[in-house]
Amino acid sequence: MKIDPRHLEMLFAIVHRGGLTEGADVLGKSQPSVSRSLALLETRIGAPLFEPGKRPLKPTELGATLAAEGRKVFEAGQHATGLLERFTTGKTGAVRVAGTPVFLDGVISGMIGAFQVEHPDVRIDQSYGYASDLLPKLEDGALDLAILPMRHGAIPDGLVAEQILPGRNVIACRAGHPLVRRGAVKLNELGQYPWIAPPPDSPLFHDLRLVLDSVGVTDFKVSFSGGSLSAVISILSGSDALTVLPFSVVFMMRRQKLISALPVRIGDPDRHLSILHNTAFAMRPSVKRFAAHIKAEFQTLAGSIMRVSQDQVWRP
Amino acid sequence: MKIDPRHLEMLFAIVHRGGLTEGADVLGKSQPSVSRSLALLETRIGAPLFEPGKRPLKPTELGATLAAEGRKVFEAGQHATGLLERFTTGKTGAVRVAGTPVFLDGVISGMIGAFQVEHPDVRIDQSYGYASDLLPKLEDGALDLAILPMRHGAIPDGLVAEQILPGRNVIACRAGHPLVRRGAVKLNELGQYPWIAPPPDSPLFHDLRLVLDSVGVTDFKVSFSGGSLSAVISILSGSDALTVLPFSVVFMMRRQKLISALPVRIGDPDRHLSILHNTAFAMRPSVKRFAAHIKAEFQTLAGSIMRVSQDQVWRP
DNA sequence: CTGGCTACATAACTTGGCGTTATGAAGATT
DNA sequence: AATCTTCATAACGCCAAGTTATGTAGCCAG
Repeated sequence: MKIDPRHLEMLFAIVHRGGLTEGADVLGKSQPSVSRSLALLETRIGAPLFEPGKRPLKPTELGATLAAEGRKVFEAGQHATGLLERFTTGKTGAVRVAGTPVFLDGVISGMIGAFQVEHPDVRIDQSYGYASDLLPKLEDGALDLAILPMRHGAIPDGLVAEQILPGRNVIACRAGHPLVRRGAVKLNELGQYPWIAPPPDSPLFHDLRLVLDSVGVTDFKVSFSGGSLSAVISILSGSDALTVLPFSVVFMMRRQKLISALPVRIGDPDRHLSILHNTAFAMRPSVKRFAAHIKAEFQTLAGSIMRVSQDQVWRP
Repeated sequence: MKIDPRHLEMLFAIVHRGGLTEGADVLGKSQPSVSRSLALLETRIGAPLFEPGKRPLKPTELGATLAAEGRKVFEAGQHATGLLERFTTGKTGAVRVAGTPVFLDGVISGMIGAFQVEHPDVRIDQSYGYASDLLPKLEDGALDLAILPMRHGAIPDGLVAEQILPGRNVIACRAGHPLVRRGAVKLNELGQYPWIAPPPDSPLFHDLRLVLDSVGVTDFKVSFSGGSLSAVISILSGSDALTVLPFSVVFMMRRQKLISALPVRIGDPDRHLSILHNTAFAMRPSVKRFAAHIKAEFQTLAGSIMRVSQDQVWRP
């Protein structure tokens, strides 16, 4: 005979609390409801679960045995509601986030670390990619969030993008690079140094081309290409090579004093760093929390950049 | 938020079996029912439990987590139905049985032992008492069964008694008692030997008085009184004392060759050994099984007695 | 690519059980 | 014996889960 797990749970509550009335308000029900359900259960199984005509209520052997099973049901329910609560408040769950390698490694990884400290049970599934890869993934729900430099007009239908940092690139070089020491840099000098190029399909590569075009450098040496941010940084810091990097990335690394930005104003890119998600899929609480965290971090980052930018060293 | 344990169970079934249809027939329900319940649960908790638009069905992280709790509910339910099945078939439970010390120790204890071998999970709560104690206990449900020598007319309302052995007493003595050797025993010789008296409130004491009256012995020596059966037996076997015992008790001990019955016909008591229970309380399955066992054992015992009684030695 | 198969979703309807409040009865307590 | 507490019963509304019938969408084969 199949027993309704709710009945087991109810039986446990009654036995545990020693009475129908107490059991009822543990379960958040009225006493008559519990009384009738109990009576129904007893007739259904054809045996009394409590000694009849006794007060305080005392379970029969069968009643006590089944109540023990009821405890398991009750505890499973408790556990489940706990898990659900943690999930709905975003304290647990998973976030699938992707973005361009340079921003992810240079800026966002630190923010993810801070988030993980606060939310150790939220799993971050991070991956790398550019808009061409990531937008389809967002569209079919394979990804929760993408963090990409986007043009405002280039947002596909169904996706929504929030700008989290204005696009601004700088020419990066090692700290103590010959071009940094001098007050002004002549644009034609830039062509004399080797350049490190980002992967050809990356927005940064596009930006790099624009920069070099704008300063009239058409012929430049590419000494290194396609590496990760950390590779770029180590090449950069060990040579006189130049490259284009988001200002925010150079800014985040200012403490290490490995790299610096040339005091040259270059055209700002028309792409602005944005966080994207698909409106067709409701953001899970954990995703919401994560997104909020990232936005807040960028807010403070933008503030820091503003403040420090007043400084001479950082004004290009 | 409170989750219905049935929903957890259902979720487990679906995840475990990998589909709504399979899950549904595990639960013994139709597929649409499960589908709708699942949809209800998902809207209730506000998050998908399965990846949408995927086949084969794949649970989300939350779905899998909650399904794990569902497994506990499911298993508790399985366990409970198993316990219930064992209970309803009488393979487990308790039996509260009481009776007169002499019958219980002399005849029934062996039967209980045999029952326990077959039903190790049935707990036998055995106690001693006479009708005056036990009938009230039966009446208020403190006892499931009583095994007592009863007059047919003396059954209280609400109780029902089934005779399991006709009343028949013998005069017991040690094996090799001087009175046994001779073919006939003169009644007046009986007064010469010391007598062991059962407790004064016991039916056997009453029978003893009747016997002695019937053989014209009005003045008799009581050498021992009030002991348990084993005490009576050990006194009896170590002396020439006499006492009145149920024939069945002497019969059961025939193998030990400690005691014997005098070849004297004494009046049969008007009480017959009966098994009593209260019709107001439905017999639990375990009690039913036990009662059936006892009745069957007495049936074979009565048969054995009949057969052996043809024998010279046992014909009084 | 286009059927066809299979499995899930939806619709429409019925019903059983659980929720409520009001009130009666029975044990326990003094 | 009176009272208080607690459980049982009654009457009624309603939700959820059950049913069958049918639509629709993934997945696979030809």
